[in-house]
Amino acid sequence: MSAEVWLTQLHENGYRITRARGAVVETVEKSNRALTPVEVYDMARKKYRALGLVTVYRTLEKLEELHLIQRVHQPMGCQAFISAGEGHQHLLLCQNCGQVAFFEGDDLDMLTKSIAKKTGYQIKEHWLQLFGLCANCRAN
Amino acid sequence: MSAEVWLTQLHENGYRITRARGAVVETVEKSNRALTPVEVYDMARKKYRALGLVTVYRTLEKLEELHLIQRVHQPMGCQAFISAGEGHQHLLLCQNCGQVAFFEGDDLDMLTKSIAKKTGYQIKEHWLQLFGLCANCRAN
DNA sequence: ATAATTATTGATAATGATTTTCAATAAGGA
DNA sequence: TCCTTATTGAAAATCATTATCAATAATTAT
Repeated sequence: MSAEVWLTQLHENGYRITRARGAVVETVEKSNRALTPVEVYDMARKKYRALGLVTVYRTLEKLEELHLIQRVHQPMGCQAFISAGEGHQHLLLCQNCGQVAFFEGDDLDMLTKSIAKKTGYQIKEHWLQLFGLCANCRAN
Repeated sequence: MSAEVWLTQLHENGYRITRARGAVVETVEKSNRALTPVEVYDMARKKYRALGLVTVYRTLEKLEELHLIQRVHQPMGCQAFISAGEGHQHLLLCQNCGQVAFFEGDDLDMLTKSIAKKTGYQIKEHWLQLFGLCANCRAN
């Protein structure tokens, strides 16, 4: 996935390609940690000074709608976004530097079946997120 | 756990017991679904009309600090609270009525070890949350 | 009990985040 | 190149949360 692919996706869904969107897309797509709207604004304005914060919000909204980005939930807040993993993926966040790694292959079938039986709930989906220290932050 | 226990906990930690706190505690402790500050405010004011919204925020803050309640993360927002499970528990939320069930016994050791190996991260904690339909909402 | 101390209160104002409004602009199909 | 219309940024509006402050009420000391 590259910034171009994201812009193409936007275009194919009837949205226009603009400098403002280009700057936002490039910023978010490149980042390996979750960014808040204001962080995106500050970073993207280095590429396109005239960018407005409102446009950042609007662009993030559309990217989320197209599942190109996803919201990241953290103890300190839930307003940050990162590029979405492809398929069924979960996040692993570094508690020190914020770097995000994706992983898949969580098999929770046993668990969900057991919980369903115990609680009477029909289980539809799950959220799993891991926190820790990335290799880099572990080292120092 | 009852409202009285929560108030005792507050008292033992140097906080005073007041009508305002009584109303908030009783409301949150009784609820089987997560409540936002405003929801708590509306409900608790039926017990104590003079209650102010600001006091709700302040009381929730203290209850969270004492681990009597916990914040619930949901797709629609992350400002709701529910009484905390005891020990290591996870949440199961009904997507229809919002009812919350707790469960424990999630053994993610295998998974986390495997992810740690693959990613190089040292894994410190995990968030797991299930969504589905409670027995009641399934029925109708 | 009573008085003295001090945390707590609710109202108001301030802040911060997000959304709406709107006229000017620019994208992209004709 | 023109024309239509989505998109833009600025400003204002809204919504959630936090800080301020004088009045009050809970606890402690008497």
